[in-house]
Amino acid sequence: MKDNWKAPTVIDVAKAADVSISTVSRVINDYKHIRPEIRLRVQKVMEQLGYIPNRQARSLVGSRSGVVGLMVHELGTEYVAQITKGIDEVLFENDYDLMLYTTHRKPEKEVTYMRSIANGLADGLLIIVPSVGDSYLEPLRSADFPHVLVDVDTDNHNSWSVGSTNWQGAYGATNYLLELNHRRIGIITDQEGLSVSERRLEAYKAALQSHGVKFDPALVQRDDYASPFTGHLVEALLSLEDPPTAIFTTCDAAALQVMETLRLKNIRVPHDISVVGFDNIYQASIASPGLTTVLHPMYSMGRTAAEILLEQIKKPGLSPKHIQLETQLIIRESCAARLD
Amino acid sequence: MKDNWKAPTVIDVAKAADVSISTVSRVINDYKHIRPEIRLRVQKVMEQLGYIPNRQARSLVGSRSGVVGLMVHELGTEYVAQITKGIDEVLFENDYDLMLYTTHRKPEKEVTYMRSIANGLADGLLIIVPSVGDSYLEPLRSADFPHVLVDVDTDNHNSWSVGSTNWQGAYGATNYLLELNHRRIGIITDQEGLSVSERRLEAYKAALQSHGVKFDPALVQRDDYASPFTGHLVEALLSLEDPPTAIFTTCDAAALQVMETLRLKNIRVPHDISVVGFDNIYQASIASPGLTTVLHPMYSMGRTAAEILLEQIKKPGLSPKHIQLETQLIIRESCAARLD
DNA sequence: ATGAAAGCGCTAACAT
DNA sequence: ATGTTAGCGCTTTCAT
Repeated sequence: MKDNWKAPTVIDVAKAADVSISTVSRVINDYKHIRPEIRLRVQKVMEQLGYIPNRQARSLVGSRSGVVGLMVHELGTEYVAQITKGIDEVLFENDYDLMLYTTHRKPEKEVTYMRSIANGLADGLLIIVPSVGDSYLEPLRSADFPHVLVDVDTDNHNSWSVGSTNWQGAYGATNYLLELNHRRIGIITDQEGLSVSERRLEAYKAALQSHGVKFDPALVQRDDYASPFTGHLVEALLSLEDPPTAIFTTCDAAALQVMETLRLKNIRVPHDISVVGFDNIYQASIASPGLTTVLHPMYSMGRTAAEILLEQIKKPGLSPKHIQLETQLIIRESCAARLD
Repeated sequence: MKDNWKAPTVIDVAKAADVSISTVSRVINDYKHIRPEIRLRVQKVMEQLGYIPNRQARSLVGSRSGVVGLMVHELGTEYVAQITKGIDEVLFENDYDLMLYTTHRKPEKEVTYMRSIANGLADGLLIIVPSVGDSYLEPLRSADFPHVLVDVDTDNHNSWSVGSTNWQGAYGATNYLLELNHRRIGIITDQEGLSVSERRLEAYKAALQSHGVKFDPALVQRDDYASPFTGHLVEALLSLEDPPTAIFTTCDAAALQVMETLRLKNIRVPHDISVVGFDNIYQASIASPGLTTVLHPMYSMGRTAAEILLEQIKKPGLSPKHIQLETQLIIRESCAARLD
């Protein structure tokens, strides 16, 4: 790469403004005790020269890098996209750049990345990974490196995290179905061990119990929401001797598939069977019938996570908290009352 | 951030391996003329110490930063997600990191970013922006900074770019409709001035002409695909004195909306009206009826763009080319023959 | 309030 | 084939 125009440095600015480079640095970093006239002069010169601080140099000396890392398990879902959007906006507002890292990568690389990040490559790390191992987090924690977990539902972590009221959301959804007189409610949920899914399943059970309905393990089907594929699960549910009259699918993308499967089988929603989802992605609203679902505040979680992270970067040492955002039942047309 | 464990540097490695730091540097950078035993020894020490090269330091001295920038106009669409996925994979395979930059930002910031990027913050830049102004690109070009435009359809640029055969795709789609005996074919397309959309509109006209059908400007509706909202456009089309029997919507997200609008009006697809989309996003396949559309190779474009960029970084000075990937008509159930 | 100088981790001449 | 050294652009003591 030929470089005809060399970017101006602090030295160039210092010369042009007839001050020392330390003064320039102070102006850049908003140091208080500078003669206003000097500050102004330097700023004007920076403007004229088109001076832009070199991020690499800054972070090399151990100051802020102006970069935040984002670790994601998968690109391409609306779920991730919405969270990312929230994050991106906050970062923009605060003049931070985003470094994206996907975990389809090999485990050894993961560790390398964590180290690079904690090493000044970034000032903080946001993590959207359904099941973050503590081994991952350990390096970050022991270095007191600012990081926040997005969309987890547990606060026994020694890390900051933001999530949503999964329990209340799932309880509300199940309850809604129960009040519609459904008694056999199938549930399709994610792999075991994910805090978020476990919480939803618990709430489902609790709601059943509150209505005196006995929990039937046969009504529980597990999917892998990393790549939802619910066809056979619906089959399994339908082929029970006492099949469900409603299916609660704890993920809209999967719920939409469930609706499609039912449609292909000429089973009408909501006439023959009711369906409830979780997330409230855009497609849920334009599906036909509109999918009744639980609003999962993905965008807000993204924003909140970023805000918390920036807060941490500013004042390190705050003790970790888990922040919960509200979920909300969105009623559309995919559910009907069961007639006796 | 307290830092109990300081990351090892070249100096630490040099000491432990009893060589000079230049030797260590040479090992890191795969320099040829090193005694194999020494190389091995150094590598072993790096392993033991958990040494990771500091990116900031590297790029500061003007060597590769190991980072590629990605400039995107909007997050959150499957279109962008698919392209990004392709990019991310190639970058991963080649050990590059991704820096994300969205252009909802203020224009002045845009320039700053371009400068930072071209200044060593990254080794190259990928651009997914439907309408990139030449003024943007000028700084990159004059600095001979590696960059490639993703999904543009014009090669009069002085930049590398990858796109797809929009013309052929749109021609094929229109032709398909014509052979189904449709003569009044509405087209909903993006804002004027976007190379991609213009090409599709041209092809639409060409196909009509090849079948001896006169082009009617009243059948052309413009949307803004940044946030598709087609309801009123469909209305406009339907209220023509001689309304279309088919609608070609050059974007699946918009086409899906068109289908929904028609459904709400109790107009059956494809019985009453045929619909064709463009992109072949996932939702097109599970929609009901399945949306006939033109496959737009988003993922492949992402991959190709990243590959080209890396190529450029490796051997600078290659003269810019425009690379075209194939589109393909995907026939599903949203179209039917018009009966006389 | 401002300047001088050291040094962050690394690479690239320039020796040898 | 390997070592020495000078910076890259910036922040940060330490002086003054």
